[in-house]
Amino acid sequence: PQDRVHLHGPSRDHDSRSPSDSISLPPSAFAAVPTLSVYRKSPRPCPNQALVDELAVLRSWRFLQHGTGAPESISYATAISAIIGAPKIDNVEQARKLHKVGPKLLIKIDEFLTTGKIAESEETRNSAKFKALDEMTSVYGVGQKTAVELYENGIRSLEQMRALDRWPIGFKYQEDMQIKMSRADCESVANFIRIQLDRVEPGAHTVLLGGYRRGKTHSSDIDLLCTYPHEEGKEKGILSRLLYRLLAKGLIPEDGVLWSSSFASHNVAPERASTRSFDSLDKAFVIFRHPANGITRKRDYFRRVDIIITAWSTFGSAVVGWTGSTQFERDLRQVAEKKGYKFEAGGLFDKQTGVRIPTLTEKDVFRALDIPWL
DNA sequence: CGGCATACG
DNA sequence: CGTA
DNA sequence: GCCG
Repeated sequence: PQDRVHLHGPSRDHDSRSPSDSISLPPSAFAAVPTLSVYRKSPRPCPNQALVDELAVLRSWRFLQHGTGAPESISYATAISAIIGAPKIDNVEQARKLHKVGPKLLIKIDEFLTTGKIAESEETRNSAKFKALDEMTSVYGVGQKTAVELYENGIRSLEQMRALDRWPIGFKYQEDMQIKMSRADCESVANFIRIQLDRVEPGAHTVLLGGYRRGKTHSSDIDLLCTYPHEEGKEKGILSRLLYRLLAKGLIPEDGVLWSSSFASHNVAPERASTRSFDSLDKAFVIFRHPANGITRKRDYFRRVDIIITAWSTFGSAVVGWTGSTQFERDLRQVAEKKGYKFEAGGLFDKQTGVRIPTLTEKDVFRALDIPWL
C-alpha cells in the first residue's frame, strides 16, 4: 500500500532487494541517517539499489561461508541495511557518514562509485562454489553447515543431492517453492485460508505480514496473522482445528505441515499447554496447495505459508514481530534490551519482573520503547 | 576487546 | 542445526 | 566488519 509508505510497517524493508530508480537528496541529509533501522525509513525504490545489489552478493557469500549469525555476515548485513536506508550516495564522503560503514566497506563503495561495479562481487557471482552452495541452500531444511559439508563431500548440484534421498519434502515441492508470488497471489491464498478459518471459528481478524506488508512486489512465502479482536482466549486451540480442516480439504497436502507449535502427530499433553500459558503465539509452517483458477493459474501451485495465531492482547507485538525485516527485528530487540525490556513476537516483557506489557497495536510497541513512528 | 536478536523443535 |  |  503506497499510501502508507511513510509508516513503519511498509517502509521497513531494510534488507530486501527491490527494483530501483534514483532519488537524490541534499548532502546535509546524510548526517541525519540514524544509527539503527528502527529509527529510519526505508523508502522504495531504494536509491542505492545498484550498489546494494553488488554488496548483497558479498553478504550472501559470507552467509554461505560462515552462517547468517557470524560476525562476518552481520557486519555486511548491518552495513547494507544502512545503505538501503540512506539517500542516494554520490561520493565516498557521504558513505563515510553512515553508521556501520567502516574502512573496508568504504573501499568497496569507492570502487563501485568509480567503476559502477565491484570486482569481488563479480568473481563471487561466477564462482562455482558460490553457485553450488547457493543452490544447495535453496532446499528447505538445508542450511549453511549442511551445504558446506555436502560440498566438502563432493556434492555440487541439486541432482546429486536428490540422489542422497535426505530432504524428501524439500525436493518434493522444491520447484514450486522457487516461484515467487505476486501480491495478488498472496491475497488469493490468504482468502482461501480466511474462508476456512471462518468455518472453524468466525470473527477472526487476519492480516498479511512479512515481505507483503513491507511492500515487496513478489514474495517467496506468505505470513498470515490471525486474531479474535476483543475476545481474549478465543484463539486457543484454533490452529490445530484450522490445520485439520485445511488438510481435510486438500488445501494442505498430507506431508504439508512442515512445522507446528500445536499440532503434534501424537496429541499435546494438556499440562504442557498450561505450563506454557504465556506463549501467546501459535504458529504453523505449511505447504499450501493454491488451486488453479483456469486464468492466471493454469495449474495448482504449492506455496509456503506461515500461519500465526495470536491472542488479542499481544496482537501489536505479533504484527511487529512478523513484519520484519530481519535487520529491523534485530535492531528492535537491541533497543528493547537496552531499555530494560525483552521483545519477541509473543509480547513485550519487562526484563526485571518478566511482566508482559499489553501491546494491542503496533504503536503500543513503539510507544513503550520510545521509538518514533515514522 | 566483547558483542552482534531471539525462540523453538 | 534450520527456520522464522 | 564495526562500534563503544
